[in-house]
Amino acid sequence: MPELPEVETVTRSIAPLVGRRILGAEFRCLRILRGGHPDRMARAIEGRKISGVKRYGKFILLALEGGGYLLVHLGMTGRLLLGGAPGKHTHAILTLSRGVLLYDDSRQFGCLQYSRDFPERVAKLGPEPLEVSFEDFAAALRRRKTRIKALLLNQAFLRGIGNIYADEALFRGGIHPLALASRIRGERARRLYNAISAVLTEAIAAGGSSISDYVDAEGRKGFFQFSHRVYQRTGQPCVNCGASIRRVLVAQRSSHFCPKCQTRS
DNA sequence: ATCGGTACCTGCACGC
DNA sequence: TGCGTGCAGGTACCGA
Repeated sequence: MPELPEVETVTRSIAPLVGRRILGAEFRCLRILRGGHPDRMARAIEGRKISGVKRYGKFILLALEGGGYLLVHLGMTGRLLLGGAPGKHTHAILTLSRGVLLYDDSRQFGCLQYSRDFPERVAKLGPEPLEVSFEDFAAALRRRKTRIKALLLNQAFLRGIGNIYADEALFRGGIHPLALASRIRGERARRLYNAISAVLTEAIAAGGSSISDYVDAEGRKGFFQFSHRVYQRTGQPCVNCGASIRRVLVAQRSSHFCPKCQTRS
């Protein structure tokens, strides 16, 4: 489900958690703790007040008063829900001084992690796509030999772009997903940079894309899926030229593009 | 140091 | 109805 716009939407929807205290924590699934011990993790966060909620790429970081962080990654199907009844795939239940926070994740690709210091996994991410300068972006492109689609998915390059927004940004920028990153320069680099900003900004304003079951912490769906121009539109006409949208695998991920509007060089 | 491929999990849509 | 297949917003890890 969740790329930068969806995680941003979820993060905003749990902003009211700031100031509340974690009274109890129950972890039901070992896999999503990534080797962490459920009881030790519960003890580390119980009794602590949440002092901040912030997004870094696709991660959500809950800062705890007195130091320490609860790191959340939603993987493909993770959800943070304020209230509601625990279900079949509810893996964590945080009882708060007001309300309850559930972590739900059918595919279990997400994770919850406690960290005493600022987490290494977050520190090594690339810059935010909406904050990076064009000069830094263009310089980083030039250094990479890989295909642009694979690079956009690489969180060490930019943090937060996933399969939907990579495809949508490449379409708007007129760049083929198999184009070599190092060969995207000048005006093409500028177009891609602007396309990334526009797509992410519009998607955040729309509350993200709800493809199957994504909702924010209040259960609200996003509606940017209605604005997708190529993602999962294989065989449908391009909104610009009418050509049939094609699908190709890049780095093992489906990539949707217009064969006429998007060029390799 | 960078890569591409694979594994990890569940659920759904599809064709037979 | 059921079964097999392929696909799905994610990252981590492996060997080349």
